[in-house]
Amino acid sequence: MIKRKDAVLEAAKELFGVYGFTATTFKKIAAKAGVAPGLLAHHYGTKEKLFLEAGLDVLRNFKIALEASVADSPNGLEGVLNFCRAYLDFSLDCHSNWLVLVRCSPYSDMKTSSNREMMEQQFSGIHRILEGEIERGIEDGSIQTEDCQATAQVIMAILVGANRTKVLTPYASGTLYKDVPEFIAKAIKKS
Amino acid sequence: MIKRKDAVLEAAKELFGVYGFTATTFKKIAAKAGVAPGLLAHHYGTKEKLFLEAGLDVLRNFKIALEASVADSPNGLEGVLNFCRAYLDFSLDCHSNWLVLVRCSPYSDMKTSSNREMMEQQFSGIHRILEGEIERGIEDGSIQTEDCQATAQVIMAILVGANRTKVLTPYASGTLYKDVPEFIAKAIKKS
Amino acid sequence: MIKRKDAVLEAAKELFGVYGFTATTFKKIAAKAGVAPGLLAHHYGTKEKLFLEAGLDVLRNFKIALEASVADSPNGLEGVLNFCRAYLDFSLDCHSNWLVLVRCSPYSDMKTSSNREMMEQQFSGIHRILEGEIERGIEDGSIQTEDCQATAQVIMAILVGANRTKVLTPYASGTLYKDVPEFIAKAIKKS
Amino acid sequence: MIKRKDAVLEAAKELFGVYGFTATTFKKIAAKAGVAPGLLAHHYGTKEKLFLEAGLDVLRNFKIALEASVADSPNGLEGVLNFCRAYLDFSLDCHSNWLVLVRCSPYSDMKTSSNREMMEQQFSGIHRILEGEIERGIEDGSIQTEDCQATAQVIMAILVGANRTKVLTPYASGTLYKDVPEFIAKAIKKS
DNA sequence: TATGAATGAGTGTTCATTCAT
DNA sequence: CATGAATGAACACTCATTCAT
Repeated sequence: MIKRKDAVLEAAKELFGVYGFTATTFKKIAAKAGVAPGLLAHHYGTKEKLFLEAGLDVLRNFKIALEASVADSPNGLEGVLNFCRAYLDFSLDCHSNWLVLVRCSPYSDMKTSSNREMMEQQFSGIHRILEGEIERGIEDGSIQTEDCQATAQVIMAILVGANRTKVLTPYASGTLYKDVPEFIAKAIKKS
Repeated sequence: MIKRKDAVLEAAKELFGVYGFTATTFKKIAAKAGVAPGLLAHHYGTKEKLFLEAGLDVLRNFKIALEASVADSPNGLEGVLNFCRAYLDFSLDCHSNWLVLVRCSPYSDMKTSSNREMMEQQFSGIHRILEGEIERGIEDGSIQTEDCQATAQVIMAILVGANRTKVLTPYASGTLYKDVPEFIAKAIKKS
Repeated sequence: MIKRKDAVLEAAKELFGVYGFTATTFKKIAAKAGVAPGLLAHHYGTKEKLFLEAGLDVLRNFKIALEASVADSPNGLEGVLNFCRAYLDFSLDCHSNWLVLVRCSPYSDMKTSSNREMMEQQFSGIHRILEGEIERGIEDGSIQTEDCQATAQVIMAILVGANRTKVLTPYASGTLYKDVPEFIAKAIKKS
Repeated sequence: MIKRKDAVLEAAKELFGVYGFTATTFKKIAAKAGVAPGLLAHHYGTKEKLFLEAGLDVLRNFKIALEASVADSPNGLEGVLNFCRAYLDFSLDCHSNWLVLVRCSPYSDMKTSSNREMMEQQFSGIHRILEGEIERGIEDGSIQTEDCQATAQVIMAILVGANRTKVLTPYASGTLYKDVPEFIAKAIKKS
């Protein structure tokens, strides 16, 4: 039925996340999925398309988690902080296959521009969620900032950087993920 | 005497930065350096060692630039902010070959742990510069924070994230590099 | 009933003619015929058998056209010349799928000797039509030649060569197909 | 030195001639040349470039043989007939690797148009040799024909066709190669 | 009869690395 | 120090063919 095709995608997400794009081979994915190598091309065409599919799949779940995080926040400031916590939590969820996005990210390396654009589109959707909460915070008086978009970009940068430190390096402090929202709160909370 | 070997390293830094580790081949480096492929192995052993050498070379210059930035800052807060500006400026300097560090980062992908450790050692040296300025700021009263190390980690995270947004994505705002120090100042300046 | 299987053969004839045996894949044929790939093997067994079927189908029509061409010729010489004209005309008929025979030719490349023999048998049937006309020409005095079989072989060679020049190369003159019968007439007509 | 590279080309010429382009694999060529598969790409780039090189190499020798054949012919008619004999003889010379040209020929299948053009250019050079002899024959009165170019095309067609019959089919008569020049002579000799 | 998911051997090609010169 | 021919394992991808449905 649909088992084999999904098994391939699942194996791909895991391996791409652990080994990165190049070091993950069709053979390894096929072996992990318990499937013949030819099946990958049959269902997904090329390695890059499979990679894109894997990334988009993770990204979809990511977006859902972020949207949920802001949904029932009492005010803008809490919305922003919940967004940040959800972002960081998602990256630690061992079922999320978050690493796929970290290792490749839409940022670099996608050869076909249409694929790159597809990823960027998804990412800017996430960006807008954050901006929405900042705007809300300005209106409800919980946040103080001059430039909403600029603030959103800096906050995203913190999350990206903190996440990389935590997930890819050995020297992240145990409290980093707790410190980040506090730092952000200090910078934007209306005093 | 010094010509051939250095030409190889220079070509390696440029190409690794632009195309990443895997997509950069010995042949391309040799061609760019105007040198036979066999010479790379002769001087640098393996591809990974050459890559490491290229990264360390950039990292050395990076550290020098950061040390200079804090040297004549009037107080800790300014030291921190100058550190941040120097970090971000360095990444824009087209002669710095900064991208080598972004594309590989010491974080991931280095197979040999000794190499990884060598890079991490360098990075933690940079980290300590920042921590030193934060401590100074706490002492001279220009900075308010409870945990010096935690603050340093968050600030580094911001720089890492902002830099990636600027250098690897198409959607960084024009003011991002200016906004970052302001954001940091808001969070740590003693009011 | 007759639809699917015939659609496959039709698609096969066109694609084999245009792209040759190797470059024509089951997938392409199936797509062109609007049919699942599995059906080709189901109806025709292997690719080579399908190819053979396509070739034989074209060859049957070819033979019919040649037989018709000699049927009502007033004498042997005219029979030969009409045979030649019919040969060349058939190759230009866009519905004849003539190219299948050119690209593969029974000559080469057929792995199974039984298949090769089947094609050769058909071809020698065509050969005999020509020989018959030459014999008639010798009897009715319109043709002068010492060796009937030798003459037939040379004439067939001219047709094969002229056809290849016309169909496969860009430099056939516009009058080539007209010149060929004239040339042949000069060589065999009783003066 | 240059041994290995030449061994590859030699092996390629033989195998391409016997098995055709597609059925001849890098592995087979490498094995026949006693060389690692990677060397083919190292020296010749792609399979098609190697194929082209093999074809051009045979073509060069072919042209030399044809030029020699007409060099010391007493008149145009003999020049044409010697050209024909040399053409056919060359195809039987087991060291000429003639089959490369027959199986692929410049005619079809070359993907890159620049390659196709390169082959066609060589072929038209050969064509001109024949035309030159026909013109000579018209001038010296040994040949009678109305259109020199048309005659050249038909004669080339005969050679192409006769050669294919001889080399690729099992049913060429033993005298075919002797009959062809006689047939041509009958058609063009001034009576 | 018809489908299309699945197979797996085979392809051309790449490339870090070696080594005789 | 420097070359570049040579290696051979590895790669993504193709494709005729099979088979459960």
